Amino acid sequence: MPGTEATPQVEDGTANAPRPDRRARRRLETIEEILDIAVEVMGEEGVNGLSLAEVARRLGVQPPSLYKYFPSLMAVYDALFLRGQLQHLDALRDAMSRADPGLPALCSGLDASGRWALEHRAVAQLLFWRPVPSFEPSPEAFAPSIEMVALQRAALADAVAAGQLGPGANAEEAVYLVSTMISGVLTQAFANEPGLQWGEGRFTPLFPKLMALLPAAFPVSGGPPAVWRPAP
Amino acid sequence: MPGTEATPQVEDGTANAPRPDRRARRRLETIEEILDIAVEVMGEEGVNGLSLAEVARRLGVQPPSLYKYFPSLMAVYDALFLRGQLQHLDALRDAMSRADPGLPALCSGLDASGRWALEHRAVAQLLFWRPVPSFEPSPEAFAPSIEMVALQRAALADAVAAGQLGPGANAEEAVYLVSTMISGVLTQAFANEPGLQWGEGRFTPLFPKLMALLPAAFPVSGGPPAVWRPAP
DNA sequence: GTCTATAGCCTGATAGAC
DNA sequence: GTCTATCAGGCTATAGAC
Repeated sequence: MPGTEATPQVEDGTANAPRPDRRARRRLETIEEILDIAVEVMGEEGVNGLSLAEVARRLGVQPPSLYKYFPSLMAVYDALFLRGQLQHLDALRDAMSRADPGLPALCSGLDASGRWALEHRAVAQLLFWRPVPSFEPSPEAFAPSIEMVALQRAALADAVAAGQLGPGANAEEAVYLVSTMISGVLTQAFANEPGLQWGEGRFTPLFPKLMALLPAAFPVSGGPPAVWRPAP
Repeated sequence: MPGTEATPQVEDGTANAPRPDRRARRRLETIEEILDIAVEVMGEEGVNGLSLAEVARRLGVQPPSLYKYFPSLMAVYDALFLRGQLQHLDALRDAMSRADPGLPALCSGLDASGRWALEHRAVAQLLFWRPVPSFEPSPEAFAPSIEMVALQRAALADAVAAGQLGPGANAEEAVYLVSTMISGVLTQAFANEPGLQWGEGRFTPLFPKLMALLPAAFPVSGGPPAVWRPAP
């Protein structure tokens, strides 16, 4: 918040003491740089392969210096988690707002979600695959994902209201079904097609086909959909 | 193969030198024990958390002793991968053979596959999620997965022949669609519902519903199914 | 096949000078 | 906020005695 300090100062601040907010900004830039490098390391060594020593090496500082910015390795993971959630939420919301409400918004949003995940593989795995057993995201870092679910649920409700999907899509289950579909596509792409973009390969092109199954999963004309039942 | 040795010996073998095949059997038992402990460790520390030192500790030997059985940590991963593939293939094949050919066999097989994965989470992740970047399975360890795909493809072909699915299910794509569905269910269950069994929770009960969508994905009465098309 | 001993690497984290 | 130095521990893997 500018103007908090009582002593005004010129903008390029060549005074003896740097303006406090300038120092703070510089600090934030360093933090962002640390996180960027951490993402880079995770991409090469795997999400678990992140080490502060490697980050320090690439940043050109000694490992202890990083502890001025993050109190522990887990705090770095948490910051990565939060930043990733916010970025992903932005991508989802933006794509949803550009499409018609209801099913189109849902499909566009998930399409953007999948695209984001493939462009940020390491972070996406940290967010949705939980590959670091000793890391549990803090409630603050986890919060955006609640908003994400709410957006999808609202889009499903719009689709029901618009007659694009049957009333079954209002159930809790519908959100889980949709997230399971996108999750399957991304898992297969990650595991079997490293390096390919969204829309390429054997798996991500399946996403539109899966979305096209939603009306069959939640038929408009009443009556429960058929379910295959496993033998006991 | 018994009888290979020229010198016959009593079965409980208290002679000076143990029978060679007895020694070999004992060695195989030790190898199995090492792999069992490795699975246990992965379950607690994550797939990446496997370390030979920890295995040795639990086995009650010193770490160097393990190198008499496996030349490296990656060789242990590879043995785990192969054993897991074979176990999983057995579960799949067995369940398929107990159901009617075609769609029932496919659904039963995948049901058993999912059940196996949830009962062997750590190994399943090693097989299908590839969480250890530095580990690439050997061709021999990977071979059973080719058989697995062949089984599923054959069941889909049977389903088409029986009129349960349309001809689209004969395409390569159909196997990928099915594997994507099961993969999504398992990913969500692993990440969000540790400790739950197959059939419990929010995600694994979705599997029958997903299978029930296959006839909609590959309709019998010709004509391409609708596809949602992302905006450019 | 088991052990001791050890090389040679890595890590996270802290203390304290500047 | 940076550094040096260091602790305390982990790991894979090898050499060589028994």
